[in-house]
Amino acid sequence: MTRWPTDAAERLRAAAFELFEADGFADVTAQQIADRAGVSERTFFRYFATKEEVLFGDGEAILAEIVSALHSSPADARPRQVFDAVALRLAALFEPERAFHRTRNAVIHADASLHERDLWKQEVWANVIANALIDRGLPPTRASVVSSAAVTSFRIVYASWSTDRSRTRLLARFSLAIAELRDDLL
Amino acid sequence: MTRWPTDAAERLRAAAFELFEADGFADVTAQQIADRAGVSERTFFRYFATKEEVLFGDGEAILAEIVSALHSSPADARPRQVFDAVALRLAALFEPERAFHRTRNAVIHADASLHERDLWKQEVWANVIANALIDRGLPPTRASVVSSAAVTSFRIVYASWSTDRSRTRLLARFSLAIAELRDDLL
DNA sequence: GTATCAATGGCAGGCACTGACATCACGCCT
DNA sequence: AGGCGTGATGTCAGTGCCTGCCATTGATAC
Repeated sequence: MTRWPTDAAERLRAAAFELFEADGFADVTAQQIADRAGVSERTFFRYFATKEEVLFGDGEAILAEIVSALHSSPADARPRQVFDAVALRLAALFEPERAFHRTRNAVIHADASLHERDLWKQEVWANVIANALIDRGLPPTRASVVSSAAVTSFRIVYASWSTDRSRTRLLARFSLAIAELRDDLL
Repeated sequence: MTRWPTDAAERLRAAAFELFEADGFADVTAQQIADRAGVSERTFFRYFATKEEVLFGDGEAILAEIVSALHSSPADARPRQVFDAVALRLAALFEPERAFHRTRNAVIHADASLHERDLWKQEVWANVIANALIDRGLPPTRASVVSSAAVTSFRIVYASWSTDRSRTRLLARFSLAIAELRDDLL
């Protein structure tokens, strides 16, 4: 019998999700989340550096997945092959959790500051991918442009995937988007 | 002779820029900015809803410029023509103020929350442009993807333009980036 | 001259977040 | 068994961003 109930972080995360979904991110205070999880506000901030962190805490795991996909990409891979490798990993990670992503996406899109943070997260992804392309010989600005375009496309496709009713796979949507993008840039 | 010195907003903006450049956005308090401008903190927040707003206050003017460029684009314009029209306007707006943009870009890139906000601003642009493309018959997701890709490309090109020493024009950089992007997406 | 207005100041307070210190079950060491 | 360090937590005071409310005061209109 331990002194404290275990899983404080997980209880905080669950409490936060419930409250955010019901009242919106901005109208939920850290104190309320802590109360619902049965801990003090101070403890909340020990587990999550900011209130936003509750929603973006899995960012490092996703980033690690991307890095791993990049490492498994050949040293002479063309940009498109690198993107496909990354998209394949992310799709495999997200596809089984569509319901979760729908909720999360709804919460994020209902709040401007969260939306900002979401964009920032994807910029980090884009930078990591750009570095991989630079390693493969692409000039820096060129690598940034193409990586950001690819990640941005993925983000939009992800949003429609998590929102709409069509069963089209994330990966298929991404491939189609890239092809259409090329056409539209002509 | 008015009761108050005029241009409180402008004095606040100037004071803020000086302090941000010297100490960094996060280490400057609203109180310090207000003191330097000779007004109270409360007055600062009457002119700028948030501290960030000082740096992004011109967003509406830029947005108006974009909207105007969109209106002057023919109803049957292809996406690429629309982007070129917008880029032309923005380049004309930015090109003469390169020194200002360099400072501003440095301040923004030195702070994560400002960087987030910057990304958000560009998402607003992308949405406006996407709507114009939807009006011209492009399906919504497709319009979002291509608009976001174009805006993102512009942002990266803008960053290198405001940073490096090359005299290559913003517009030329943008055109090149789009061409390269197409190649790299193959 | 009086009423109104517009720009500002002052103040109290809410919320996010931080640093410092106290508490206390648990488990290890002797 | 008894003492002791450890780790998760609580408490409290404080800073900074931001808001609402009300008072002040020169300028302007009538």
